[in-house]
Amino acid sequence: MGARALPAYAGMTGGRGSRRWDSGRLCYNLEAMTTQLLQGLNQAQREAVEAIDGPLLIIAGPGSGKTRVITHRIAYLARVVGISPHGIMAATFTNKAANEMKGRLSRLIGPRAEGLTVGTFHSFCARVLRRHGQLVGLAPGFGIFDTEDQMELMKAAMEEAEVDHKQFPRRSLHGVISKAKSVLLDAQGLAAQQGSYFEEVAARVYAHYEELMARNNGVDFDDLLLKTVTLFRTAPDVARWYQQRYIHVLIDEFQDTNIAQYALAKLLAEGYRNICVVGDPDQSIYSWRSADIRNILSFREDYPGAKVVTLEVNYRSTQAIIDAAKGVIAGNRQRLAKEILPSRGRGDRLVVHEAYNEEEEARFVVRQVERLLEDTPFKASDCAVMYRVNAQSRALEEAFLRHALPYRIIGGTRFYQRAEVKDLIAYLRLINNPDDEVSLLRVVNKPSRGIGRQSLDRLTHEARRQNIPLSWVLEQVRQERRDRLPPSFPLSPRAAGAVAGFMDMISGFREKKAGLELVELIDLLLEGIDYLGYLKGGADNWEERWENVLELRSVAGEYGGWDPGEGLTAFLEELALVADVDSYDGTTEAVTLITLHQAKGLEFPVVFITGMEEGLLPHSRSMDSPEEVEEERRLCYVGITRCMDRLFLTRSFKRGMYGRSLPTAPSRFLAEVPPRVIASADPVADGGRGLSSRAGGRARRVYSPAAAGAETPAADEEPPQVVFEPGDRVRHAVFGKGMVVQRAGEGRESEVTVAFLGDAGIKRLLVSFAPLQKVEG
DNA sequence: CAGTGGAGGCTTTTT
DNA sequence: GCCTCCACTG
Repeated sequence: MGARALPAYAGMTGGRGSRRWDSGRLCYNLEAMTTQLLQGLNQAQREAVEAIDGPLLIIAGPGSGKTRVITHRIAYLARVVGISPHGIMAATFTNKAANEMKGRLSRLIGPRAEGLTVGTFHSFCARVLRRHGQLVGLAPGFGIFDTEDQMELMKAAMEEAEVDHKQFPRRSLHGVISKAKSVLLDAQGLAAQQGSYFEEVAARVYAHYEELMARNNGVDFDDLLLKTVTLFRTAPDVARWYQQRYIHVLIDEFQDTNIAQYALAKLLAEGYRNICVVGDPDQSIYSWRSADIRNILSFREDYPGAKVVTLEVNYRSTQAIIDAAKGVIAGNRQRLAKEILPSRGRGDRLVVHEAYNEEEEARFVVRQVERLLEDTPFKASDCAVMYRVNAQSRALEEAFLRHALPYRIIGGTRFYQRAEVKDLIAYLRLINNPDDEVSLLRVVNKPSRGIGRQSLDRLTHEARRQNIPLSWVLEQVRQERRDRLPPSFPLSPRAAGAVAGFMDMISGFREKKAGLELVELIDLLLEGIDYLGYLKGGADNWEERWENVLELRSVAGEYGGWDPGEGLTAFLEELALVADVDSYDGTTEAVTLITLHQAKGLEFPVVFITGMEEGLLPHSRSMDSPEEVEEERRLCYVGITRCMDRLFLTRSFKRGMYGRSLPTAPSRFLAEVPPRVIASADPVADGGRGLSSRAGGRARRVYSPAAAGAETPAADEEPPQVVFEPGDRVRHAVFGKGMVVQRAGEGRESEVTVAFLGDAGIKRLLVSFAPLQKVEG
């Protein structure tokens, strides 16, 4: 990334043309090595690299060369201080960040980088639990349950706890459980808390949920952390082994860690107390996932003598962009002021565009990209379009398609969540983990085998009666066959035959898997269940679905080198823990469409932030809590600070939600951008429709009150009674063009709330007095 | 047992 | 407006 980096920055990253690692020449020359690693670092960065003894807190502002500091610090530890890479652990926020770090480190220290432990907390925990999971009640081959599976278990847990799913949405209940786990509370712990009635109910469900999870031999994301902490606390010898191994522990994106993650890091660092955490409180955007900014405070309490280094120089963005970011973040009250020192030129001012609807907003983005590609050296891959919610990507995608501009979407409808992909994964999981009832129930009648709901209900009932896992009951059916089953067995002979056949097939796969490559197993499976035939008989887009299946198959192909049995486990683990951002490589020549959350840690020369509206950014769900609004503001700050050179902020007058299209008001964050860094707003740039269709060439002047006034009919002493409705486009003699957001009262007595395009913002006007008229859309 | 149709929910953000 | 869940019919 950063194809158009400025010279200063190119020097900083040492990216292009930087010399390659050369063991022969450098490894015996310590001085040269030291120089190489510290070269080009500023004073604070150098301090952060060289502070190798004891706890260290690095506060790293956006674009301050944080990644470079971390990698150089690790390289310094390994090559200058002489710490074995085997003794260094670094936790990152995403797998992608981990891979990137590994890549940079192998350039810095060569093949020894292989010895480093670099990964997300979740993947680290998964690995630990694969080794020692038995100590916390996990059988080998335990599965990692994704959100969808978790919801299935919640459904069952709520039934068992006799909790009404209409009164208590399972997502919210699960949220409470997840939150409890993130602060290391088990079901009893949650129940013991003097919480709300809702939490009381959640605690009851929690107990059943855990029981079900255990019966399935599964863990959810929170369990990975919780169980690893439990393991370290209950098996001191295991903990000690890791504590002695890790001489240095490093945590990136510390502001987005939760209590469990911090507890884990603390445990790991207990041996040497060399713990280095890197973060920026202003970029904390995951509190909804239980990230806890208090970790930074705890760190200073837990390690009183900790050295603190602050990285303040921004090497990424132009001054105009930094000014905008500072203006926005200054709106937060709960915040420690921090400098951001610009190091680049003033740069172009930002463009604020206000469109009439999503389609036009998208069209504006596409047009601007096209223009940049024509008139500037920027490439498509230099551009990113960011938004608050995934749903916003749709209009954008359509516009990109229509204009044949290449784009790549990060996230959205996730590949691994497609039904056909999940079906196949469920089969593989069931083969790998016989206790996985969620997967069993998903595939037992897919394709249709005549094992319907009634039969399954009876079998589930039977499992409960005998108090054994469902899979054992099915196994009984298979072993005994229909003729030898007791007559009391609650299953029709036909269904019993079908169940036996299904179980025969699955156990056949289990026997064969040890001798097969993963891909061979998948092929055998697809053939055995005739999945292609099933797809063809189902939806009309079967070709697309089959492509997805083949795509998954090709991912599995990368596990060719593995020991067959372990390959399957590793494959399933990766599927559970990879995010779609992880696949972003930045080399494809396409514009990136991405949520603001996922954009964290990335940078682009050109950035569009779309949907700058109240209700979207800040999101309506966060608007009644000041803390949450502050998090939204940080999210906006993260978006702005991703940008190196050209920043566009767009909003739309009307926004479709739940199928309805409703008028919107401009985001409060727009008003926090200092006006001096905004270029004259460009509301209906080239060919925008709507207003300009009638206003013609005057479109560019809508922002000038004088011009708008000139367009107002001169002598309208008694205007006919006009009824204004929300959504109507209007023109005001002074404030210019806008849209009615709300109306109170009737006729001439009525008062309307109008959102104006220009600086006027939102105004409440009396219809009888205001020089207001309707404009055709 | 499977397929259809109506009702109701739902959208933050993700490991 | 789209998806999921549930009830009812073939």
